[in-house]
Amino acid sequence: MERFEGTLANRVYLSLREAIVGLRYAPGEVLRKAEVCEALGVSRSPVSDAITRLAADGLVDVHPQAGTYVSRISMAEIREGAFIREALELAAIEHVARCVTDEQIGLLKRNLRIQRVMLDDGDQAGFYEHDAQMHELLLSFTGYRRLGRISESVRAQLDRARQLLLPAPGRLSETYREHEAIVGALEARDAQRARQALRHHLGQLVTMLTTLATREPALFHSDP
Amino acid sequence: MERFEGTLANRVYLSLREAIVGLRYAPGEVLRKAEVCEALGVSRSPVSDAITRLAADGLVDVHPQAGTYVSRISMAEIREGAFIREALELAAIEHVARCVTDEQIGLLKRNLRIQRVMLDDGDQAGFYEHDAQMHELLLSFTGYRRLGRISESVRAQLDRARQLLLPAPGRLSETYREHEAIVGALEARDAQRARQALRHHLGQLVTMLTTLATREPALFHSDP
DNA sequence: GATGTGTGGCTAGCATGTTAGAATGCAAGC
DNA sequence: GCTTGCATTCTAACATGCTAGCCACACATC
Repeated sequence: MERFEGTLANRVYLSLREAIVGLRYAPGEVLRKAEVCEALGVSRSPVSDAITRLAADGLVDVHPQAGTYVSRISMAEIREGAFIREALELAAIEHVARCVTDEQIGLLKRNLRIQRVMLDDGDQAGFYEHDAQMHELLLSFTGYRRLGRISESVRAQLDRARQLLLPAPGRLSETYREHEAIVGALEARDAQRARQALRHHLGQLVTMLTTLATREPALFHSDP
Repeated sequence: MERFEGTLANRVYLSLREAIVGLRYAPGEVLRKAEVCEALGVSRSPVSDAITRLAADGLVDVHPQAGTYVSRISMAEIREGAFIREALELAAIEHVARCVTDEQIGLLKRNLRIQRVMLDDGDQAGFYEHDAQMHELLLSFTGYRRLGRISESVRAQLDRARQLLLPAPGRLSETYREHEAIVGALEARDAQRARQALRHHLGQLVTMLTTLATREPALFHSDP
């Protein structure tokens, strides 16, 4: 937890969030405040604060006077997260395509080159890290900071589900090509093409998760 | 505060939020926790909790160990709020246009009829209330609950700024016609036309606020 | 066996005491 | 006049005690 910065409450939040997204807390598991306090060596105040924020992210469900539970992965929540993310990123890329600078294109291409290295080395974790970074870059180019924050909060659900996806063979290089297409369209300042490329790219994750949900229903919340 | 429901912290949050959006707290004013505690007759815990949430909404700025201030209205924040709202509502209406039911169209038309009454009576507050309700309806038709929550939180900034807009003569009936156009396009299940009508409608507010910012810079945060 | 009831253990929410750090004003030094 | 250092006085952040409501399980009743 020490590697995070800011107030104690914020560090607890980031720490718990990472643990939940990384599935070190199982979906459905009870989150004992006292346990967290002892494990992190802090009192209940910052932990309560963190839990409030996790609840806002939809990562935990608080039952007043009863207990707090790590939320089950819900296909409905995932779809919703994907929908919101798509809405924000499509709007962002349309905006960015109109005013992107050569320097920004340079940043994206640099990121792509790193992705290429990760791909060649088969370093999946590294690849995903730079994948996420690329999407962050795109959002940041709008100059709107809140966009990134909201996107981050809805992506938590998606990231948690993605941990469960075994790496489909060839999917990494496919993803890489999709990223190339997006950057290519941006370089051409072609808003329409950029939108389409991004939409296609974002659609892939939901498709894969849908098949997973039918194969492994246990980890998912039974959606009505 | 008693009219709100839920936990004490939630009621304090709603109460403060309403006061800030309604400009009963001036932008830039310090928000004294002790004062709030006394005024509402509660202890510091729920107030702290509420302030955390207000900070997440961007309605207050917390300076650790120093003080909490009602955020100034920032043209940059407004543009950002408008951008996010537009992104979400455009995605929503495109989705809704494809699967809207006759019953849902009925709800929208009913809302329009009420707007008509408010317009004829010159009841501005009532009109805006049903204006907001119509946008909520549109979002709710997607079935995604989080969409409404996010939209509500970004709209706080816009609503606060709108309090400052004197009612431009004729603007109300213009707004009404824009709403009609949106519902009309939805009834025709024409996603493209619905998008365009909504985009035009949402653009109006930003246009008006931009002119206000140049006329009354005092209330706005000096954006770089 | 099914159903109602109460009881003990647990929890989140709330109140309140404590601590460390930031702004402010004033005075001393340049 | 202008900066610098310090003390005062705020504040948010944190720790901790308390309260009331939920839940599970045992036991009694039908």
